[in-house]
Amino acid sequence: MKLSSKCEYACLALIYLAEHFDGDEDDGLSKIQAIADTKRIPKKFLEQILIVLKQRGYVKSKKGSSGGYRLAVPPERITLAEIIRLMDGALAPVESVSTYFYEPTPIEQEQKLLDVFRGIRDYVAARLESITFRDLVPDVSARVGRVPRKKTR
Amino acid sequence: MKLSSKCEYACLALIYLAEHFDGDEDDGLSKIQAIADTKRIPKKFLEQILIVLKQRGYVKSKKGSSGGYRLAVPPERITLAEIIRLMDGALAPVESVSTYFYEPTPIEQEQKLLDVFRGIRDYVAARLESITFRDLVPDVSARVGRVPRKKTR
DNA sequence: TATAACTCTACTAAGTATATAGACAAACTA
DNA sequence: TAGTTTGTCTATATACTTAGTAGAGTTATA
Repeated sequence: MKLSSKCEYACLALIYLAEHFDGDEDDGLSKIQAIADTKRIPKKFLEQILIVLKQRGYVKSKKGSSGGYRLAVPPERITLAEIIRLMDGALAPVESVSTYFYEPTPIEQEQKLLDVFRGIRDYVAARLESITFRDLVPDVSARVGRVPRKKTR
Repeated sequence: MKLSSKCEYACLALIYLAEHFDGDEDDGLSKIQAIADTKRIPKKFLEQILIVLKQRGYVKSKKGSSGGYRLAVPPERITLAEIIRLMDGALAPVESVSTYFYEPTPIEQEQKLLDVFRGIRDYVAARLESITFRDLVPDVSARVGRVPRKKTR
């Protein structure tokens, strides 16, 4: 698995929306422009990414002057694994050991090699499935321009 | 890290040569054609791969009618990690956490995301560095056309 | 009704992956 | 030494993917 820019941008956008997620209110909408500016994502590229995320039910949107985007589900219910699979496909290092994206590849007859890669796939999948976007929101004290109330001694 | 066909072919060729490695003799040369046929690799593509492996000192060659290829070092001294790095570059899922192939990427400001990917990089690198081509040679009893002397009960 | 925002489709430019072609060089062998 | 076999090297081709850009359309609000 190697992340594309598209996938990295998708993660950045979801982190932004997770930072601005405030429970079940229907305001707290974020504009594409704001996400693009803050996370340095090409705006027109981000539009496409958000549409994919919307189709899959991760985000909701509202049109018009006071429109924007918000998460459709709480950030702790979105795992890193599912977003990477959505944008980039298999987590496995070769598709011949992929659970969800299996395809034959040249090494398919090499059992020992396959075992190694299956082990890696299992570790990577378990790790990424355990991380949610709630876990990825930066600590308040780490945000740019913020000064922590108390310093740790 | 996602393996290219080129990298998969390189691994297959090295496994073939490891299977035919017989210590310090200078015969036991394998022809490109034989490797290509056995492992189902396009011959002209394999030529290019072998030249890279030769430049890096993994294999030796001899020209002429009785020529061919052999490993230049024992198979236990070649790790899977170094071959993948040679053919495909970074083992890390994003180059911004790569040790040997660092490059800036969009998620570079997201500490928590970087930590996750660093953990994955560490695991994958440690695992692939621990596997050598000696470990990848198929068991005798598993080879096509071979019948094991004794069956395990 | 003007404007601000999201929606959708199409297009493109550059790069990468996966080879293929063919001339050349070296070594063996009859 | 002529011919054949095998590796070496450079160039080219082609398809696919990536990373965007462009622009017209739709909806909501003021």
